[in-house]
Amino acid sequence: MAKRQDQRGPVLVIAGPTASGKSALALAVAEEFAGVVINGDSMQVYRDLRILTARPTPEEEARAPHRLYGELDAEESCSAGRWRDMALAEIEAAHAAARLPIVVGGTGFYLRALEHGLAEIPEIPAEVRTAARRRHADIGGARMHAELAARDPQTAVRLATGDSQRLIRAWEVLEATGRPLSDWQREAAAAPAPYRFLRFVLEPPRQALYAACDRRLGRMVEQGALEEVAALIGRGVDPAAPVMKAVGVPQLAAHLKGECDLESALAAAQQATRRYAKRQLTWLRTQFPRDDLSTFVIKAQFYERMKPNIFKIIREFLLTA
RNA sequence: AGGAGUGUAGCUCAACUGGCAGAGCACCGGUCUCCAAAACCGGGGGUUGGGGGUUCGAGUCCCUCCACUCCUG
Repeated sequence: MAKRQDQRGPVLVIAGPTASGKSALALAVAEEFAGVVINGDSMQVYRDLRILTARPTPEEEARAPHRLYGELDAEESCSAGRWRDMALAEIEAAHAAARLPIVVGGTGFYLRALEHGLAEIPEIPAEVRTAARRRHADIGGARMHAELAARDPQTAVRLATGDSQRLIRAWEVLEATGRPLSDWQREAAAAPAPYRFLRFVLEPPRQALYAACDRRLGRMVEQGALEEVAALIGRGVDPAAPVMKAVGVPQLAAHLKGECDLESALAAAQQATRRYAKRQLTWLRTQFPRDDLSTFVIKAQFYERMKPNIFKIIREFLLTA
């Protein structure tokens, strides 16, 4: 294997909706190929909710190197850009150690950011971000949208007035940099990651997936998900922090506050999980190339017997490097 | 067994004295350039329990059968 060309190292991506078995697949691959499992999930990066975010157990983590799991405190805010920087560093470290980086996660936006990059926009100071949020709360989406339209029509035109999150983002970039977000996105072009990607997408049948989601959430509650949420609340974590929006947290918190019984909290959390899984499937369906040999779609939950075929594909991929 | 009542979308229910079968939730599809497990945008759905009758026209009125609920015994 002449290591000719542009030193573009291999990166495996394992994607799939929640409860599709992607972590188990990643672990199996890591054991077989001396890999490093790198978390690509926006909620598993936080330390506090091991059970509720379905993070790998300590036993599983002991079987292969795991990175970016439980990396941040609940008080912190991750972001696509922040995660991307961390992930790129882990990929480099894996390559340097002659290990195969395996990025596994269900956050479509993160995976896209990793491969395609993000526009190079300066970091926005926390005060500006807070001010933008306060402004939105004060004047509402419709007026904020109108004001944005006057100063950054190109961004405003593609945002719905109800899309608070992106309105706030456009606003804060404008305030902090004096330039419209659309300018940045056009001129500070995103740089794709310099790797060869091989992707596996788990895409189980809807009914089976939903059943698995429901079952797993019940198990999470049995294993202490309520206690995790109670601890989070007990710590006094900012209710606006990203972790507080993890599926299941608002629902279980409502029960802990006595607003509903456990049964209906569980049902609500299960439903939120199903909706989330559906959105994930949309991401996965539309963002990866599907007509070439760099993406393999598996229309099932992961199970042991599919390992040999997957390993074979990976082996061939590594040989063609 | 007799009496009363209810059957409309997957679920809960609307539809004035016959006049284009509709909402909420669920479900489905999509968007996504730094909080994304977020924040949004959109969509299809029905032999109105079955059969018969009256009527220009029936979810609605009449007959009949079926299912379920309640009451009496």
